[in-house]
Amino acid sequence: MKHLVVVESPTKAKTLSRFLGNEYVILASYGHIRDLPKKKLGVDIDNGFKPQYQALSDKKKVVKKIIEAVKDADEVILATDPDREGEAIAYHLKYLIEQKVKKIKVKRITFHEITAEAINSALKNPGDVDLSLFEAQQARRVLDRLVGYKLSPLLWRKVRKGLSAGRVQSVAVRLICEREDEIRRFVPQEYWLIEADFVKNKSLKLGGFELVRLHKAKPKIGSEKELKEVVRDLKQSGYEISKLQIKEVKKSSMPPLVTSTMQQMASTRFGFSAHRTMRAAQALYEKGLITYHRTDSVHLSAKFVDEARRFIKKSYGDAYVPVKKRIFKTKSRVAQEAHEAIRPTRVDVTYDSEKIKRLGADEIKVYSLIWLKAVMSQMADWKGKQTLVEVADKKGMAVFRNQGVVEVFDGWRRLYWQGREDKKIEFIEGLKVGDQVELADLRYEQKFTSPPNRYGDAGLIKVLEEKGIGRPSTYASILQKIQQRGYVEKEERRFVPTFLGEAVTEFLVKYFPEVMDYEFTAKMEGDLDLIAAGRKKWLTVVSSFWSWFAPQIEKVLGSAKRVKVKVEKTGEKCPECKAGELVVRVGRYGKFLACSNFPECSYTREYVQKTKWKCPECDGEVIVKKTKKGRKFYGCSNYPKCKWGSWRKPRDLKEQSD
DNA sequence: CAGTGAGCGAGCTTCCGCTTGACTT
Repeated sequence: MKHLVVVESPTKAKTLSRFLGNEYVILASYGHIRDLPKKKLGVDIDNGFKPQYQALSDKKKVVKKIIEAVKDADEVILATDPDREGEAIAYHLKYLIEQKVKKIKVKRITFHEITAEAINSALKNPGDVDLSLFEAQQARRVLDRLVGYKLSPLLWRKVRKGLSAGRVQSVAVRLICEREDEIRRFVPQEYWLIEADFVKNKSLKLGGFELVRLHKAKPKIGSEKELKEVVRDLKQSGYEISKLQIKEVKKSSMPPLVTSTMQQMASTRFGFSAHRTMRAAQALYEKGLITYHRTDSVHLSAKFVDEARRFIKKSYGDAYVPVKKRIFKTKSRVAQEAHEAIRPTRVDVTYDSEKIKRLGADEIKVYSLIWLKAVMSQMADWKGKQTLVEVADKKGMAVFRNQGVVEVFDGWRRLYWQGREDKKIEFIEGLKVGDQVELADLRYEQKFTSPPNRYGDAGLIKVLEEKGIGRPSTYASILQKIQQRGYVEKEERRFVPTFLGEAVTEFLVKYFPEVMDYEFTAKMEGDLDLIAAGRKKWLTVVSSFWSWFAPQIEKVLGSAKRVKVKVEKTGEKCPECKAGELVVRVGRYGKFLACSNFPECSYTREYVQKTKWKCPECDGEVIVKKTKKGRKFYGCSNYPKCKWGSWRKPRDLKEQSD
């Protein structure tokens, strides 16, 4: 018997080949092979929303190779991932195979980890393609197509040509716009930090107490006048110790990394963009150093857990190995446990080993995160002693608190690279509640509340993931897309909406609040789960969406006014007509300066974003430019005389590249 | 390495999610 096994990735194929004998041929489909057409809607709405699938043009060679292999085989086994998208790939593979080769047996197997036991058990119990699960994917695909290919043309008509909208990207832009609104609306609130030191018996110093509670009638100090009154009262009060507490505390380590958390950590720790992180992870994956890097599962294989425990015991000692193996569950509603968490394939290849040191700088950094988080996740709890002392005044007006933690056992924090100082309290011995103390010193400092931060890659991905919007394979590309469309820009690595982004968001929120709702995806996922469970028909889900969406599209097409997008003004007079003002416009090739009196005056000039750097190759200046695809790069102001250019910030190679 | 925009109404743009190379900028 000759068996053909088809999986989605060549690396998975290679891994499988280690477990299967010569009678198995293993090929990869390289992801999806059939999809809706790109140039048209491709959904026959009047005919039961029938999707008009076609073979993907860039997969023709791959498919041909698979078909050739099918002809030589006695049976075909589809072993794509056990999730919605994996089932769809299997469905379409089966479709194409049965169309081209008659009388071939096509089986479907699934497994959740690539081990001999899992594979053998799957091979012993083959099934068929799960049509319900496939239909859930089909509903997802058709919904996304309808939303995207109906809303986008609406924007072409009502805002500007070439724009796009979609279930994921439009909500991502909305998040950025609303954060910007919050920042604009923000009014700083004044408050005062009050600290005090006390003494007991004129000699025992008790320092570093913070005022945590003030008289109920006046809980907050909002001005200097109020502060003065409070300080005067506090200075006249008598004090006693009102609370003493010593508590054992422990902290367990966090789960190993998944795509989103890896992108977040690399962003906050190294300033990497999500895209840059994925590039490094892809390289590590291809070198066999880490498991698959597009995953939302925190599960670790039993084999790795055993190896990690042995490694921890050997390297750090028995105390660092938890009694029970630590098992993590993926809590996401989407819970598609197709893969493992991202972990080193071999725990003994440490992040500072010779093998890793020879890699590129980005790869070393990303590998370090992956290795550390995976190993830490299997280490024993951190243990500490938390002490708490409270001092209250006798009139019941104020409470001061001193809280500190002393480390008893470092546990997983032995590998915690962010040196964290514990605040220690040494004077707790010998104190008791009711002890009289005197105020020794009172300090105060004026503070203002600060506005929320703009989103960076890390923050945005975190929110998207929490809301179930987007998938591990798409986080990085979503962030790229919304920048390419000109909806948002990065400033100091953080997202700022453009006038275009704000105009489009306002338009969509006004007319399509349901689609722009942060819960839209979550509701859709709920329906998809029902379809997968066979409790709802895919057609019902799609057509009930269409029944309100289609009329709304028609209505807005007819009634909505064209949106005026604000322009950025420069304050500079037009040198040609002397009447208009120069404004920043965004065209196909990026930003440019133009006269506000267009079309009466057609003066234009290049928009130059200057930087602080000089060109390293001539006497020109380094300026920021954009490629036709919208990617930012650094070039010389003397172009085309000087051809110097760079993706990275010059003389600061630590900065991110896009 | 010129040219972009607005609106003429020619033909075109657009979604999300799964994969890797082969390509510049």
